[in-house]
Amino acid sequence: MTTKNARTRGARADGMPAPDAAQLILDTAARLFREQGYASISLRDIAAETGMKAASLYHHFASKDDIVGEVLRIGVERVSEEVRRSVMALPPDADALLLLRTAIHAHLHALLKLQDYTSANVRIFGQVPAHVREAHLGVRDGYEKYWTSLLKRCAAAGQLDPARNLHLVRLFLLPGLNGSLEWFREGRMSLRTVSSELAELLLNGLGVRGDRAREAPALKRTAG
Amino acid sequence: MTTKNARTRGARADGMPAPDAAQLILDTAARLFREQGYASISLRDIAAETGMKAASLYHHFASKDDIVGEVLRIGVERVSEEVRRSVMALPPDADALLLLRTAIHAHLHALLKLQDYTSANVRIFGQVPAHVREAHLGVRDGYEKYWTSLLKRCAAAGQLDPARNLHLVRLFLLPGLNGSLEWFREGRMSLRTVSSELAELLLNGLGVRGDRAREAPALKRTAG
DNA sequence: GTCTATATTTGGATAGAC
DNA sequence: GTCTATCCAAATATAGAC
Repeated sequence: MTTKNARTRGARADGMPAPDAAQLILDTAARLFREQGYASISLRDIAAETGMKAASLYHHFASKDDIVGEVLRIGVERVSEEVRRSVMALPPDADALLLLRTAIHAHLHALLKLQDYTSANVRIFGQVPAHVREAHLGVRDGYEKYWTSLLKRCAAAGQLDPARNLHLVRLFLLPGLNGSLEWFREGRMSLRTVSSELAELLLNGLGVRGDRAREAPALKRTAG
Repeated sequence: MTTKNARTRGARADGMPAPDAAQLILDTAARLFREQGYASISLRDIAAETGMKAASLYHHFASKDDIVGEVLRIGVERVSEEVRRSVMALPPDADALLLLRTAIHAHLHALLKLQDYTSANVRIFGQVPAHVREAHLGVRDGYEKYWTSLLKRCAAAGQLDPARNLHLVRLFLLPGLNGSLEWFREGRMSLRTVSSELAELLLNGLGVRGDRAREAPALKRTAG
């Protein structure tokens, strides 16, 4: 897929030196993809924004697919690092609510505040050519498996209802979080408030606690 | 936006007569958009699939934007009708779990089984040109408001925790449901099982019921 | 109402000078 | 390592015959 050594870039930690040209190209591409999606951004756009010409990009990357593949990969890498680091900083006996709140906050923080790469990933994943998307699935898979392991850790502490299907929960949860890209705006609710509310919703549900609203009659009346 | 009378099409009920050319074009476009996304489908593709040539489409629609705008509109219309009809068929005293399960099932049913339009909407909404997306926002808005009203109906019956932010719940819920487009496959779990599980998750939460896991200490240790 | 032919634009990619 | 110039393919859209 890649002819250059682009695979090693973008894994830097925090305060970093002046980026080389390839790094600048990726940063610019990620920002533009986040802002405007995949299809409407041309190599000419990316080049112009970096102060170069389109042909020059080919010295650093083999193709547009190569660039977007890198942006996708780095996006997952960044959110994954953020969530794992935050969870690892918790005490080993952290309860389910603290775990969920921390992981949700870290995911949203990476998505909404930290970097263009993560939000670009969420935004353009469904837009890139099929073979790029398929090549990227393995990278996503690792992150999704991590979330399932997180939920299992909560369950192992005996704090989750064993009736819940944790696989299904994860499938529902991540798109729900990623949807925040469409509606979160600075100023109204803080990210920490949103994270807390969502963690409580996930753990405690929408219903009143106590012994009402437990069971309901079988669903017979609604047509298929 | 539209120069033809396309706005009146696509609102048909159930068993319908042979579709006219414009209807066939829309049906074909919706199916192709659902299968392959927006950017990779050209007017030539749509025309070829209907047995026509690209130029002929312009007799029925003013532009590609016109076609895709119609597909988006019909998609929301269909899912909205499905959910409203299902909920209206419930007894007036239906409890929160039955309401949520019914609405979730109807939404997923429209998305995954019923029509190409709804899934095309979810799939390509983020891919269409900005002005098409913005023109469509008003249509989506009506459906989203309906969901908020549904949640309020549950709350009015005293079955929801008043601490929950219903607006936030809706923002989280709908993308969570729409994500099923990426993972739901026939055969494993039935749609009804998925709907039930998600409704119970939403109402009762992930945690054990009973008086454990209620409160947790404030979040102080995790870095921002 | 559908066709052929074509105008026009745009984007990815390459060749080769500097 | 970046540039200018250009190729080639594909897409929307239009003109006008039938």
